[in-house]
Amino acid sequence: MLRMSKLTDYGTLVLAQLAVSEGRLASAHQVSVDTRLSLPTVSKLLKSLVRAGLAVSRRGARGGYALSRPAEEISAAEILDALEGPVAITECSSAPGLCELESSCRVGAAWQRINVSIREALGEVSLADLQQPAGPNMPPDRWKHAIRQSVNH
Amino acid sequence: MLRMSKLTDYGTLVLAQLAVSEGRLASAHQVSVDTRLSLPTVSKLLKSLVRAGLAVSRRGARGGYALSRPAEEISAAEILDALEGPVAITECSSAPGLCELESSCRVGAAWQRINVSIREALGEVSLADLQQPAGPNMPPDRWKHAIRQSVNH
DNA sequence: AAAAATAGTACTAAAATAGTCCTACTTGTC
DNA sequence: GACAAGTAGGACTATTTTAGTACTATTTTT
Repeated sequence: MLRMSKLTDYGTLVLAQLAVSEGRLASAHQVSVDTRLSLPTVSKLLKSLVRAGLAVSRRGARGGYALSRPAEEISAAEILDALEGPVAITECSSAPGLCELESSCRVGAAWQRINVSIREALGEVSLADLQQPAGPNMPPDRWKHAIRQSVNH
Repeated sequence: MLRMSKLTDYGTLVLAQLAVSEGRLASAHQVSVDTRLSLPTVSKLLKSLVRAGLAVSRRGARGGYALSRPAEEISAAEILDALEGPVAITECSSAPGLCELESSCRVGAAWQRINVSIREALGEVSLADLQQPAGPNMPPDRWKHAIRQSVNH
């Protein structure tokens, strides 16, 4: 139903990999090998992530990438924003005036509210949470709780 | 970020219109006029909605469409399922074996859990809720509460 | 100076989406 | 029984988005 793009999915893998090699810089090539994603794709993603402020880079020989902050402080919402842009759930809601039905249309506002709730919920889920291996006890109580808190704010 | 297709957005408008003319049958043409969407598009949407069980139809002269149930009993999740199919948030998760990274990839499961939570939350939001006009007091406490309940189940 | 890396951008190909049209079937009305 | 008003279903086309790649410039270390 609500879908995110492949690139965003890959981007999460890339970030997760950076999280694993914390401290050290990892080259795009290294990340490519570790994630088994193609180098051009990894490279493209890393550039976007740097621009979005989720990763930092160092150029030149022995350069590479690292997370800009601890994995606990990077939220799922930020990852989506970085890789998909702050797109709204419906087209209408991205800018006023686009939709001729605006005045007569009542459903737009509601979808938008839902969107906000989902975003807030995702804001409480961290990269560290995303990395946790699956198991019978998933999801961790911690983020279940976080989502509830958020939607309720 | 998480986006639904235009068609789904339109579909909500169409359903909302059917809700307004409760009881009576509304022809595709009438719905098209009322929503200002093109007839072929409205027609296509109505067919999908009937197939999904959200609307009922009557053929022939004086035929038309109506909701299959009261608006209160049609959930946002059902609308999305009807018009976008039960697509998962990531491609990997739609079927096992598709993703070669499956064993090494830890993030998939987490996104999937998030997807489930969102779906459950949307299951508690009804078409009637979607129709409520926007205002300073939005969202209605009722569905805020509903979302919270759901994510927490 | 050379090598190893990132930065930025432009381009191409593939896939998903949106939108339209056509033909068949059904039902009510004259 | 014929005709008109409808829906059913599917096929098709155009458009847009997404994915993926390639190329050139810049930076830094050795």
